[in-house]
Amino acid sequence: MARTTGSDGEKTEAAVREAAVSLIARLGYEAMSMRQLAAEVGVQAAALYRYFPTKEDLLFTLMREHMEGLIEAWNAARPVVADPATRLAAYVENHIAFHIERRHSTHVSNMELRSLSHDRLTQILKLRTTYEKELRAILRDGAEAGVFDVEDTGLTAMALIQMMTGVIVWFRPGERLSISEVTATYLSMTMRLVGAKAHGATTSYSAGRANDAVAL
Amino acid sequence: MARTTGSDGEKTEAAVREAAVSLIARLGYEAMSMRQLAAEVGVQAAALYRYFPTKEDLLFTLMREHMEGLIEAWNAARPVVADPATRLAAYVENHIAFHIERRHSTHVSNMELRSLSHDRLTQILKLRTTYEKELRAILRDGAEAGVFDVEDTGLTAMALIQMMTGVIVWFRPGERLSISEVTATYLSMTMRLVGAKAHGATTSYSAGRANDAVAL
DNA sequence: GAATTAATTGAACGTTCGTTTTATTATTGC
DNA sequence: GCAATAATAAAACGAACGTTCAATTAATTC
Repeated sequence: MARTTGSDGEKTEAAVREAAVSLIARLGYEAMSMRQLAAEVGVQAAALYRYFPTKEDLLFTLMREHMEGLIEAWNAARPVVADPATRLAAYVENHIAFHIERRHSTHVSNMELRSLSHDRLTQILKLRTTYEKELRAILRDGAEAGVFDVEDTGLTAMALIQMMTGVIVWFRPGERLSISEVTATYLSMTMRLVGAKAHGATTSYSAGRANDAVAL
Repeated sequence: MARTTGSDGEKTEAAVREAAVSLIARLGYEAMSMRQLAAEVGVQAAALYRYFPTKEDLLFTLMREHMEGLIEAWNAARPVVADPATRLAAYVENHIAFHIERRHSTHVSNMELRSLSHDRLTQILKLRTTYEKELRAILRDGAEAGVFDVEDTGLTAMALIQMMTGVIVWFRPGERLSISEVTATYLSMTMRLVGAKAHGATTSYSAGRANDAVAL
């Protein structure tokens, strides 16, 4: 056999990306074989090489686009001029929304870094640093303005990002908590963690919810 | 060739465990080959099968012992009777100390869960839940006693654990911050996050440090 | 010091891996 | 409708994988 009826390069490539993100997130990059991926797409393994020259190229493409998407989402969501607390709230909301929406590619981008070549790892880490610097700047501004109580900007930024990203480990849509409930709780935890002085909009985010256990 | 002079089963097994933790943490379980591990130990691949019947048995053993060690460490460190804030402080200190000390095995236990069979995954998750329940109990007690301000016990516990465990991602001993400085900062962030009412020993943990960027 | 047991090697097994090559068919442009 | 191009299948490549087995030597036991 050869070219199949109705075959379309763009559609196949999109299907490959989608299946790859899902498979790598579930099985891990090393554990996923190209034949497995091809089967998921409904194509022979050789066909994958028309779109991605190597398996690692595929991984790198998925990761780069994830990171670029994250930065773009923040650039679209960031307040132009605002006080640090409002900016921090926007950062938290954007971060959680993006990561819940793109759970699988987040998993891939966070877990499979060690499968990249040195050069490509550097590129991804550069994008990650770009994104994280935004949070550090907010924390620094808030600390300097005296509206945050932050001991160590860098450490606090890392702690917050780990905390927020961790949401994808246990959160499942449609279970006990809605996205907005989770976001609200993380927002109030964040504001307390950075010692935000309660003034106006900031405190309104901490809409209460009852104590309860979280599903694993 | 056959048995080598000075060969000792106990020593070889210990060397295998040590090398395996290090290699799996660096390369990932799937990416590490048994031949690579054997070479690191200075032995042929076949010799490994005297100690671990399969590669997955090796992984499971490393993970189980890590989790059991974590629970044992907490049982040894936990205050018998104490107020929630003191218990929480002990939990945070034990968690960070243990995870910094056992970075590699923490990495393995957190990242390679998907390589376990269903049964073994269940066993590891059970140990994990046992450990996490301790934190939830502390938070619940604190909330009920009115010394913590926690919206959602389960969610807060997950957030705290993610935040604290994340320390192994960026912390390197001997760099900018000492272990005790990191612990102190995380402790004060934790206390603020749970809204601990400042009384006595609790606040003394937040010894100040200057703002600065954290090295990646 | 002979018999037993412990520890390891070296070679091999069948499988699967990522990838390449070649041929073949569908689609597109004129 | 014919040439050019796009998209795929089928088969094969060598390499690497986890694992097994038989042989061999060191250490221990009596």
